[in-house]
Amino acid sequence: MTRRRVTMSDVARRAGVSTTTASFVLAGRQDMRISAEAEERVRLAAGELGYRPNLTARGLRTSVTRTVALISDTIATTQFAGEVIHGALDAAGAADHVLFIAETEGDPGIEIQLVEGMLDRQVDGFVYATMYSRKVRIPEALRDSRVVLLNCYEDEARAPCVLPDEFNAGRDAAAVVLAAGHTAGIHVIGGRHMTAETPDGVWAGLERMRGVEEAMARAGVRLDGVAECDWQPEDGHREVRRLLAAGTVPRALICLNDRVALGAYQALQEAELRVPDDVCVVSFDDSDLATWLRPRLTSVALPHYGLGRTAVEVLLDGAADPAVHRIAMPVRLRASHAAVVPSGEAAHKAV
Amino acid sequence: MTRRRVTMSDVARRAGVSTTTASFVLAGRQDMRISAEAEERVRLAAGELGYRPNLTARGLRTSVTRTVALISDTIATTQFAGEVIHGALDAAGAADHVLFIAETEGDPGIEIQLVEGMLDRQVDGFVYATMYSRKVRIPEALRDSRVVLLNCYEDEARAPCVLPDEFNAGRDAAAVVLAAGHTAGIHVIGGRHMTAETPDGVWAGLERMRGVEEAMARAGVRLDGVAECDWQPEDGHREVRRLLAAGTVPRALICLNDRVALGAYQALQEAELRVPDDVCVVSFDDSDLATWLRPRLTSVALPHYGLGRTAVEVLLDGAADPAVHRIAMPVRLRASHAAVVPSGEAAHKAV
DNA sequence: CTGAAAGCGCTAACAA
DNA sequence: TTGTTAGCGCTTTCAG
Repeated sequence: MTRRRVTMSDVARRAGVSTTTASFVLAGRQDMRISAEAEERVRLAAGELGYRPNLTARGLRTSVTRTVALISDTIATTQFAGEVIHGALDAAGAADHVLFIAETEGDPGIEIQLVEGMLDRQVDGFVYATMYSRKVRIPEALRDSRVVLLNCYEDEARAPCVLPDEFNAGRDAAAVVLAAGHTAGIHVIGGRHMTAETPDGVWAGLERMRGVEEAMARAGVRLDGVAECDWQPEDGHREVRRLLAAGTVPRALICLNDRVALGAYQALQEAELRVPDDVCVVSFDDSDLATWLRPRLTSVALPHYGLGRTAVEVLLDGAADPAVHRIAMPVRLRASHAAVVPSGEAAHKAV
Repeated sequence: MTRRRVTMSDVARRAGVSTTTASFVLAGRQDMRISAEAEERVRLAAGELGYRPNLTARGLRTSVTRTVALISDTIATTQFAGEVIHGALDAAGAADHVLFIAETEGDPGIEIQLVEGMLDRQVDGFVYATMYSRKVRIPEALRDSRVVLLNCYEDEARAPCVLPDEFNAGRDAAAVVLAAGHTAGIHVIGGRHMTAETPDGVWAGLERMRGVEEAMARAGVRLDGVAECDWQPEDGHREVRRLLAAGTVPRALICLNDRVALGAYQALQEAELRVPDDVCVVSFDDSDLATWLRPRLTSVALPHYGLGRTAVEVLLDGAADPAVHRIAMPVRLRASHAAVVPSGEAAHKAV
């Protein structure tokens, strides 16, 4: 039942040539001249027999396995995961490679084990990924391997890295608010994510805010406030409530992610304020939530697919320079942004 | 810089033994007797040199690679993905295996390519997974391989399969409503998912409803209605609105998933009905949404992690019988279920 | 133009 | 108890 796989010597025998000749034509090499006729016979035999090369054997001989490893802290477990893996898979598939996945769970001991396991299997390269954009150090065990950083970066910049273009995302989010005609009452919820655990903020927050502030400055408009907090729904809810309780009714809210926006929606709803007629809301990430909320949320999308895809492409393209590749974050215009309408004439925006 | 890896013959040489001896002690085999002293020398040498076996070479020789492939239609791209992969990774790691991931995107051509690619790399087994629980046929290319079905099943039952225990989930969801004291006004939103594209419903819907109805029958309580529809937020929204428009105010809603429940929440909110004081809501899946909604949603959890983990365990445990493994779906009791309170005395439930 | 032969690193008969 | 040797399936040098 478990029939033996056909090997190259089966093909050679049937074609009446040596394995050398078979190897050369099947590898499609031109440097050694093979008669058209022999080539034809080999191809035919391979086709008839359904020959497929044993990549383990080839790997042993050449030490290339057409295999790449995606090692992450905990990426596979998050929202982030799906499209990143999808993009990586597409790029790997296009180059006829196959993808190992592994999670370190942030544990250096596990990390080293996993990396060695991959090395034992002679993977051709590594994508080293993190869930949140942040600074990392490439593990020592990877010193002799090709590595591309995904969603993270290293100060020494020893490897190419692929990051979302958060700075321009910030500019674009601000541009949406400005284009809607707002010049006052603009508040940011979430800010740089300066919390007890991350007093200096997080990279995405710092970049997004840099972009927001650049765009505002350029337009000569001032932000009326930046609430620094965690980026969960309850934080958005609390901060908007606090604003409202203080008697401030914002005209536009730039929420640092969709979960924060969900919390903001809830607080606005409790106060019987309407989006977008009373308050304009724009957000970041473009998670599933953004299309589930009513009105649908205008959000600047994290380019998950592009990140995964580009990382593997860079890895496989073999360029050695440690360039940083910034992946554009597209704005998804939906129904939560608009100029504030004088009360009484609230227009009904199509969804 | 790229120093050569140390091989077994390096170890043997340094220990002053043959590679055979080295191989036997490093493989930890007891059947060939090796002197304690030689064994010690080999272990020492291996340790000093930092020897790690080349698994490609071993694979070529033994045709076992300690590698498993997770092939799915589009699992990596969904909510479903994260924890399934995580579970699979943990089980693989515990058995010192490594995990390939691939997506067929539902295309049989791609599927066959991927399977062959894995076969070319001598993977030891396959987890064949689907995003939705459904019937499949194991691809012909896998006929000679160990396969475990994940979240799907085959009529011929040629392989073990791992499925969520949806039937008991249905019973448990109904039990929550019944335990809250409801005996009337109980409506189901989503039903068996009998839509134009799936006129016979989907497996999860059929099983969940079978469980719900069993529990209701056992308690001698009748369902007041089952809305058959798709399972998106807009469907939940529409169906609950329709109910309300017809003058029916439900006392309890069993929503077939959290997205449907989100839509239901929105419709109830528009009608100024409060959860859970006016309407009790329970749901399935326990996605992130369930904790984001206010009040937090009581939901019967899909056991993603357990599915992934069990599938790989079954694959690696080597039991050959095509058993079906049902993974329990735990009820996450939160704040959306309660007995309906006579108006005026609505208690405030803690969240 | 083609073939013989060595060897990638490991395991496992078989012999000593 | 240990070593010699063949060979897994492939690539590639070198000699014809």
